[in-house]
Amino acid sequence: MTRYDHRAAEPKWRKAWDEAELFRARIDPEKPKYYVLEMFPYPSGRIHIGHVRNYVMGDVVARYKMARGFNVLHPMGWDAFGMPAENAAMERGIHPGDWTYSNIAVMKEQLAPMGLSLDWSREFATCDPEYYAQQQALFLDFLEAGLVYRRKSVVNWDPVDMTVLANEQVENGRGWRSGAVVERRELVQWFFRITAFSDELLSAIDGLDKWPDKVRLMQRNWIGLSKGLAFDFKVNGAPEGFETLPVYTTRPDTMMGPTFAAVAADHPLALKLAEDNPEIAEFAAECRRGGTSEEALQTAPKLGYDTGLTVTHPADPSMTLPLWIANFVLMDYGTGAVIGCPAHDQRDLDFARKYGLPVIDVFKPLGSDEAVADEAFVPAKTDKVRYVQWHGPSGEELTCQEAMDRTLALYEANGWGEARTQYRLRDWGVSRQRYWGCPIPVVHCEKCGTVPEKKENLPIALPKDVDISKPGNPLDRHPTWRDVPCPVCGGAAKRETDTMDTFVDSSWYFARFTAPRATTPTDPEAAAYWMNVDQYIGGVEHAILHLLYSRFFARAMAKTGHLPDTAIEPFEALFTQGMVCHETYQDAAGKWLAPEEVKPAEGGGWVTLDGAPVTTGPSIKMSKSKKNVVAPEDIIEKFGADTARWFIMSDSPPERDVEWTAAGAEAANRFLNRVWRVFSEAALAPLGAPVPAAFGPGAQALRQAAHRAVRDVTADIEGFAFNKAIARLYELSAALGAAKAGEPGMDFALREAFELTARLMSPFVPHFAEELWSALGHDSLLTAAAWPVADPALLEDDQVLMPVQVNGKKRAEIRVAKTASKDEIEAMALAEDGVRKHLGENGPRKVIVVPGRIVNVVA
RNA sequence: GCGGGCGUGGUGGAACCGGUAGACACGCGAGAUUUAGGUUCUCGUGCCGCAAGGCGUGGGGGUUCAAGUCCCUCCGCCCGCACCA
Repeated sequence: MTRYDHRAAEPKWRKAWDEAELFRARIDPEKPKYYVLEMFPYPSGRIHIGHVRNYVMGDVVARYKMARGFNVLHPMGWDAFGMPAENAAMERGIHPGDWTYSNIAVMKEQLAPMGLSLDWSREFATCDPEYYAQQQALFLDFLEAGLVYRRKSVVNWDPVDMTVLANEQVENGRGWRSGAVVERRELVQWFFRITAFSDELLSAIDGLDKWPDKVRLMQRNWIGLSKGLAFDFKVNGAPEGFETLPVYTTRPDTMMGPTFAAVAADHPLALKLAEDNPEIAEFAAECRRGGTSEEALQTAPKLGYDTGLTVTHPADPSMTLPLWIANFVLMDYGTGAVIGCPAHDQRDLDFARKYGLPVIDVFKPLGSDEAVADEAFVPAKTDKVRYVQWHGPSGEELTCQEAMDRTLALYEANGWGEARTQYRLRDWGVSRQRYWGCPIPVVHCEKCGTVPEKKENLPIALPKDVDISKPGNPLDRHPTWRDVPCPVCGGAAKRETDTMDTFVDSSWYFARFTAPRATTPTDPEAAAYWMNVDQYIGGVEHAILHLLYSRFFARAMAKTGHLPDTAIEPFEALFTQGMVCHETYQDAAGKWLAPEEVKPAEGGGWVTLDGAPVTTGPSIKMSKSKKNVVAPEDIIEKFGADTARWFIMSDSPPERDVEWTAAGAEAANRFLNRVWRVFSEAALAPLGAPVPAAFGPGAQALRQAAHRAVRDVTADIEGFAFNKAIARLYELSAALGAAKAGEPGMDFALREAFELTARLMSPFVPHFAEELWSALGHDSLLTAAAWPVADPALLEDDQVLMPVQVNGKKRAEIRVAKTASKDEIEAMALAEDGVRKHLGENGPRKVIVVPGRIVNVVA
């Protein structure tokens, strides 16, 4: 008996695949193409189990599709710009680029033994000047097409470090390094006009039928189409130029129930009032404290300031409302001003209660006269309610939608306001005041204004000689890089020192993979052949931003001639895998600790290796910043890559989050060894032996088990149910182990079953399967072999086992012919002792027969 | 706060379209093989109960001949919220 030796087998087969160039994707118009892509990693330093899970899933799909005869493109690269490199540079005094490229080298080394079917010839990092040069070219084309513009917008400002902070760098409203209370500050920034595609990005979601419903729903909600009423308040006593206040409401049916109006703290009217009123200025400053994230804004305690001004209702000049400045009003949504109807909006109600404003019920639940107390009454638009305070007759019962429609019509007819369609989606701010990103290729000239860089000057490369040790953007402090001649007039000018959001880098890399060395962003022939991505795989945490930005980019690239019009939805099918989670650990000082830096404490919990106390946090997504990462090396080192691949694909369904535990990795290894041992002890018919005339019952059963495995594993891989596919393969191996030699046809059945086992296992454990294939006597590579097809004659039984229930409880089981009629089944069921016993004297009242499924007798 | 998701034995999970809850695996228990340990093999393993039987899919309620699956409600956890990637 030979043992399976992964240490010898795995490198041997990887070398064979390499030499045969099996994973090198080449355009072949004769073959159907299949582009499978996993979201590329940020090179944080080490590969962790979450990465492995992601790439093995993609690899199973890629290898399966290859076996199905597709010309597969399966590339890999690095999402390499970003903050962590700058943080590492600041902490350790190394250059962000050196840190990044050395991480890439380490991580590539870690991936190599996994046996992934990747076309490494297409590899790139987004921080390669060859890549970001083309990104700069895209930026210039978008600029020319009117898809890029500049305007003021708000950032987190650290007043101590004098620098812009990312939301992640704001902790409880304070800068993570300085500890200073963060302020919101306005800067002029570059924007991509994603809202030019709002309607299209929304309506096209309907066509994404191979995306998960939850992602489509989240994208729809994010884009946030609403139909509402736009109107103007007249502001009484307003400063000049602010006499009318535009407002938008999504609930026009509540127009007769407002008790206040409010504007955002950074609304132009609030800013104007602050000029002459120090109290308002101070209040506005108070509102500006804290981070800019929507979460921070909406969970902040509600603050208001009564301006003393009033506004006049558009439909009823006798109705005036106090005008407040409120921190819960967002300048970014609608017009930055709201009509406050406390009875039917929880935020308005909280605000009204806090400041003693009245509450007017506009409508009440049917059959109730209860007034709103602490909880706003917010029915669905399709709910019928009784309107008591609105433009129609009091007491009328109708749905909110009807009431809104009628109110809108009334306002339009009288010129009090107009119906308006509005999106929640905002334009995409891409300016970052940071070094380690793609430079924005424009120049600011005093004479010519903001001018685009010439394309022949691309890339505008990042300077290597920068000082990262100080907070702030080193590009701003780099005179020889910053101070350049104007591309138009040649006079003295300054380069834009903002770099692009790293989301830009990942919004078109999938297109670049189709022609990674092209001297234009894409190559028309390659893009036409390979796009779209047939299967995209990645974490659900990217369900909104990354995927939406990519959908925008594909449209913008099509508009500027960089992608065919057929590629505006770049991801044909999307699979969102669950996250790999692990507990988090912090020492007494709050420093994050890695799982290998802690050990179990006596009496539960964890301590450091020195025994110091450790705070255990919740189990969350593995991430470098929280250090709760586990590397795959231990398992690979001990058992080989195939065991690691098999283990990580078994048990948990791919879309589900998993709590990482290495318990069970030995079992995966044991399984491979068992298959090998059973194989090496089995007496097989020779390669190419003819089908025998007869099979014994055991041989026939083994053939059935093997062909059913073909059917089921195929369906499970197609459906991303890898855990189930693996369970089916365990069952097949049990059937193999149970086979008894000596029966007619058994040697043939064994060979057939082992050949099918090798082929079905190959996407999961490619080295092992290749070794088995070779030991079965094949000269060719299994990886290049075709996927098996099940013999339909071996799939079906002519009998079926049916449970018989009495009053919903199982009391017996009957074996019936597949072709049995309902009457025959019923008669058999009622003849069962176990059924009669539970029937009582009156006999059955009713018998439900679902052929092939179940019989339920109602006593 | 808002949007989305998840919850099944000691554990990971299975259950197609409302039709036998717990496939497959881990763990555990018993036995066999082995000088011993490991490996390997056999059997058992949702809970209560000697048994008959009863109870069981986060809690509560509902629809149905039949509910893990559909509806209502509550609880817990996770993801996202536009400058983390």
